[in-house]
Amino acid sequence: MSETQTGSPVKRSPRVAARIADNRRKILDAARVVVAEQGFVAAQVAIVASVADVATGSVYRHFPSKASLFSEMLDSVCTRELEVVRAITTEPGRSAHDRLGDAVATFVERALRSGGLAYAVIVEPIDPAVDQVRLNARAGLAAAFADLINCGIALGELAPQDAGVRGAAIVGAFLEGVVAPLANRDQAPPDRAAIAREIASFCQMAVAHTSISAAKPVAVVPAHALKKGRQK
Amino acid sequence: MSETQTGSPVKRSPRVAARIADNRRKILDAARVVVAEQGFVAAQVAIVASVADVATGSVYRHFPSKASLFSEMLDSVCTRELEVVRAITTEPGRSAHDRLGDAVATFVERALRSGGLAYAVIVEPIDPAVDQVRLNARAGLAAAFADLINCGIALGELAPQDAGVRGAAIVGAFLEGVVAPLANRDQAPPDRAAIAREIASFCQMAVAHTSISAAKPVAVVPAHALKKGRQK
DNA sequence: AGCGTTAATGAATCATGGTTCAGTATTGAA
DNA sequence: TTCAATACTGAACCATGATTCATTAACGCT
Repeated sequence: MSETQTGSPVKRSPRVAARIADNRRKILDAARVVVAEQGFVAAQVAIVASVADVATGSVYRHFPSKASLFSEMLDSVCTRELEVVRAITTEPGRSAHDRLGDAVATFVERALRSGGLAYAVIVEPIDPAVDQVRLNARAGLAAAFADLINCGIALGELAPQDAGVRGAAIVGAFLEGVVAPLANRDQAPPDRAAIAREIASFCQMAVAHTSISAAKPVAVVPAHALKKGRQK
Repeated sequence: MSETQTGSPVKRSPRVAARIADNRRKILDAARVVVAEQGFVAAQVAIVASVADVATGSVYRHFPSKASLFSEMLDSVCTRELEVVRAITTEPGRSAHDRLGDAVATFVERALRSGGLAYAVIVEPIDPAVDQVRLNARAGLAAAFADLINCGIALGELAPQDAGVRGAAIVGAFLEGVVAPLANRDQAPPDRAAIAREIASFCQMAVAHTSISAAKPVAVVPAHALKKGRQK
């Protein structure tokens, strides 16, 4: 309770705070750059520190652990993309069909352009703790598309369907669509726009009004009816 | 050059070979069981060995490294599933539409039934060396569906489309469809058949004859046109 | 300038878990 | 039964890379 007479020689930091914040950002940026260029395999604390031009130990002044550093980095990347997607899927005055196509195509274009980062973020193996962020991000994307589908259904624009499942399927479809071209980095960089269009069309058709055959329910072949198939 | 007089007292193994082979299988099985029950996080050599009822060191009599053990295990699991899928997608005398639906639904059902194993195999982080197997498996599945799509196109049954991209998208769609329900293992186990049907229908529609609107090409929103979006 | 406080440094420490290997048990033939 | 060869064992070894911490530098104030 009693105030210390000494009058706290240095309560806090006027511009020191800026330097600290700056270092923190430098570290986060370095983490992103390292992952984008070398992948998560090379993402060692010491390497990130050296890229950020700070000492190894300094990293721990800003982040309690390696996992938390990369979690935050990953989260910020994913959050930004989710915002971009949400901005499109909720744009008023447009058909669900169009918004779906734009959102998917935009995501794919951006991801393909980002190169290594998208690949690492989407599929590269990481620490399970960090992986949780990835899972959440996927769930967030799936929710965004589920909402969009529900909106389309409500407007009578899309056929009734399980929006949750199809939202997830859409996310899987375009993520895999992004990863596949990125996986073989040897080939000539494929036409981004063409791929984006193709995947967007894929997703649009997948939730469209079922004016085609799809009426006949799909027959599920039980595993034991197959030659070799022996599940479990 | 000179043959040793001793005449090799024990050239090889009559039934010892059987025991060896048996141990090898036990180890592979144990690896699968451990991964299915605890995930790749818990997949330590010592644990697998103890589950297989052999000493830690014995594992290295059969596999040169941990990575090779898990690669082989993963490969055998994936290969089996790919065979099941291929068997359906190449079944003669059926429409591409039906084969696609069956293949997807069957895969999803089997995966959902397998529980933890499918989850681990599809998304859990692993050693990059092992991860390669996963990548190959995905590529194999994508190729199977691409072939099927091309077949459908040739028969005039499906609209012309980029079979490579859409094959990959199909794989992504149903893998994500499988993972999403498996991710939150707390919920009541969802209706496998319903999910399988939904995802199968999703994939069928996504490659169907574009009798709907899809004619109007999708507009791609450039990143810079977005509020905050700043790619890179 | 001198002093107390906080930030930064990076070499040393520690934990984890894969891999090895000296010792033991098993095998099959003589 | 004995012997040589091979398989099996599991505790010790080692490599990797995250984390710590004693030391030093920078800061703000009087």
